[in-house]
Amino acid sequence: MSFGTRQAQQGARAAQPAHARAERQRARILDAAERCFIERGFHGASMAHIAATARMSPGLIYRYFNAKNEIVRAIVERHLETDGCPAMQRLNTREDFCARMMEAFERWRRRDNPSMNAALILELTAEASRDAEILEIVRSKDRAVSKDLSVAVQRAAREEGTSLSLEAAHLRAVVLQCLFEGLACRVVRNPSLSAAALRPLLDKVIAALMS
Amino acid sequence: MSFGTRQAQQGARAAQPAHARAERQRARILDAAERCFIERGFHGASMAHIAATARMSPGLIYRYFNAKNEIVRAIVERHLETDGCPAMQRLNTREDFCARMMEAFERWRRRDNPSMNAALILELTAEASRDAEILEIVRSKDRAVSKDLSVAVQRAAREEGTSLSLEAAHLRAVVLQCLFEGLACRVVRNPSLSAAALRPLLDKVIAALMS
Amino acid sequence: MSFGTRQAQQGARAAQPAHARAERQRARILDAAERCFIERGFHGASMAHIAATARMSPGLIYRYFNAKNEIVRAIVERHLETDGCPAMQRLNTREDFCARMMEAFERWRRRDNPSMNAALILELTAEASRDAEILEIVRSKDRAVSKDLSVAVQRAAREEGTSLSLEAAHLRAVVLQCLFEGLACRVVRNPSLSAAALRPLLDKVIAALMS
Amino acid sequence: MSFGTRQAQQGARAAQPAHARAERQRARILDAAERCFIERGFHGASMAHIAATARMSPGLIYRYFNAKNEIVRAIVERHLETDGCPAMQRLNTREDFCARMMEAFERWRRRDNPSMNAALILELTAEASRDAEILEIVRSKDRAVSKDLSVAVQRAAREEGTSLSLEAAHLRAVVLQCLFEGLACRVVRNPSLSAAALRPLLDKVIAALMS
DNA sequence: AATGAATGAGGGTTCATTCAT
DNA sequence: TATGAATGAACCCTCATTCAT
Repeated sequence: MSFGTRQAQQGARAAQPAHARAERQRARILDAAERCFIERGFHGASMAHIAATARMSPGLIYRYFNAKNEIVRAIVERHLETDGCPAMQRLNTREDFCARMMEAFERWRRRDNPSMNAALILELTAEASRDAEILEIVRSKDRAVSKDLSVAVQRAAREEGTSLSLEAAHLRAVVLQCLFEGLACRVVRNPSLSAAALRPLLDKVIAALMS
Repeated sequence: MSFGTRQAQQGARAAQPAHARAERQRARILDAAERCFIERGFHGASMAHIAATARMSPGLIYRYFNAKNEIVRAIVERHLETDGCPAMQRLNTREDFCARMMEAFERWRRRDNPSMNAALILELTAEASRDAEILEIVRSKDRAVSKDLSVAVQRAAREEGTSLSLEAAHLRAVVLQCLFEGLACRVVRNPSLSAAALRPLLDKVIAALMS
Repeated sequence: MSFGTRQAQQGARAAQPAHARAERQRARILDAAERCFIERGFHGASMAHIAATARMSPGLIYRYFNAKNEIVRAIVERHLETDGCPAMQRLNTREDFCARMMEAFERWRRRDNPSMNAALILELTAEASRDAEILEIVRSKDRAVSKDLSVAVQRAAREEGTSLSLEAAHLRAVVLQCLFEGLACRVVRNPSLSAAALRPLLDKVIAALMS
Repeated sequence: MSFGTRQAQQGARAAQPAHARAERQRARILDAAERCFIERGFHGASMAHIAATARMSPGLIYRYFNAKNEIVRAIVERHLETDGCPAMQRLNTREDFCARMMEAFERWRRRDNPSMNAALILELTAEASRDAEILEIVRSKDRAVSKDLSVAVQRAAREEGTSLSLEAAHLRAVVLQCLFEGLACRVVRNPSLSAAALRPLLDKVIAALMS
């Protein structure tokens, strides 16, 4: 992710009889792994734990993933917004940006949405600094998000009466991502932080960014 | 830390002959550990690896630390600005804030200053979501930083001709921390990010924050 | 045990297909552990050694026991006569007591019956003075044995024409246990001790005890 | 020991200026070791612990003992009655035997006399079954005790009006040792055992032995 | 004579991975 | 497809022993 995390995900469910089951099993494993990773971190979560959470045997996992590393990478991939970042494309006004951020913030605070977990974002980013393959996944997603986000910023700026070059918009997108990921850090370090109090300030900052 | 990491640290070096050696050994271990943690993460780095990096036997480490956990905590503690956050107290103008951020950003990019490592900040924060003791260390430092940072924001705002209540300043401090930590994320995810291009934008945002 | 060690034990072997294998593995581990403990003592025997003796990998042991301590305790438990001390209940005459003692003595001398090993009794008793949990196991078995042994003493005494209160019988039981455990010490310290020569004397002592 | 433990020990204290200090250091180490062994067993007590108890550095111990094993052996040696077993030679009547046993029993119960510790006797005996050198020490002491004890039994028997061959007396000595060591077991396993209640019974048994 | 820092082998234990079933 | 028993390398940590001082 970056400024936005995945929301749709499946689509296929009872469709193809061929690899349908395999896909479902993979998803089951990834769901379990995600929960475990959030609870204990990539290294702290054991295959046995993941298997138990997925209610299957450890051996079976290896039919769908060659190694624990692959699960980590798949989780990272899945955790980041997939193909095209439709969420970004739906952002049209300054308020949309702010709303989206606050929404993420709230979900992080509640810690109930495994696919939007703040600690996981941090762990994943830290891991990217060590694992080239993960870095590549993260960066490629970031690039995609950044592209759509830049366009969205252009849109929202125009709405505010400002015209931004794509390059200028891109820089703003970077700052927005900073704010977004910074919030993820804050929410972990200070879970009692008030979203309501923060909102007007964020709105002000974003407005400044658009002008 | 958060919005600032330690910079001074030593001072005593060849002073007391008594515990001097012990202190030096502890530092040697922590230095090695820090490098290893950056390279492989808290859990990925083994005591053997740390020992080898510190050029000592694994057993010796246990003369200075009771357990690996203690090293992690010491690293976290050391990595965060200690007692009173003097760096924050030196921030007086809007430009100071911006300069400090860019400076951190550059040091993160260069990756040559182990005590100012972006990935470590992320890992440490992620770990705080799982280890209560680390969370406490992080939060207590954050509280101290936040206090001094709020006052600094008040100062800088007054300089800009704005008067802020302590509460209002505190909220601004939170946003500044978000930007700061968000930059740490960005620098890991996109090491080629240009500081120079970012600076005017950051200045603008901070200005908005102060007004 | 004390005045008597377990003799029956199994019964189920090829019974339940469910936990049958697990039970067999546990037994295999305990058998190996017992041999190792006899050879090297509780602390001198390493898990690796036990695993090698059981012809399995060290890791596998932990599927059946959570820790080495648990094995020690299981060994202690298994080594002591279980539930009700049926052996004691079969003692009816003075000669039975003497016979039982000599039989134990002989088995100790031969050192071929791991479940009746003199050195293990001593080690186990010494360990009980340091490990509260082991002490509890030992004492609870001792209590059970003592109860049945007291009744047996009453029986045997009546056979000799003496009527003993339960309390009086209990004291005699204690002395019998002393003799029994004292023999275990002797057999270790002086393996060449002649059972045949000892027997008449023991008989005489026991007779005095019953009168 | 066996039927009796050492009581005298020193004699030399400020005598020879030559090896006097060395002897005192050895004694200091052995005193500390004994306490540690009682607390934690031969294997559970570490050299560091012994050194700390002796208030010296671990390194210094190795000036007086080549290895931990040697300390164990020295402790075993010291714990057993030295030179001729004078205690045995002072036993003249049936009552003397009983008194001596009860006295040992009481000291064991109090656990305050490090040189008369029941658990240590057991541990030491168990160790003898594994360490040939310790076995030899134990056996040679046992032989010495047994000799003196046999004579003492003859003496006491004559007092009772019975004449015993040395061989017959020797067998009685063995049984007395069994009772003695058996009491050591009992005292560990059941510390609440009443000495007073046991005494008449022991007296009766010993009387039977002498007749 | 004495210290205690330093070593490194080996301890108990975990866990990613494999494999017979 | 699925299990879960089994492996063994590697983990954290301890401790007998050595050695520079």
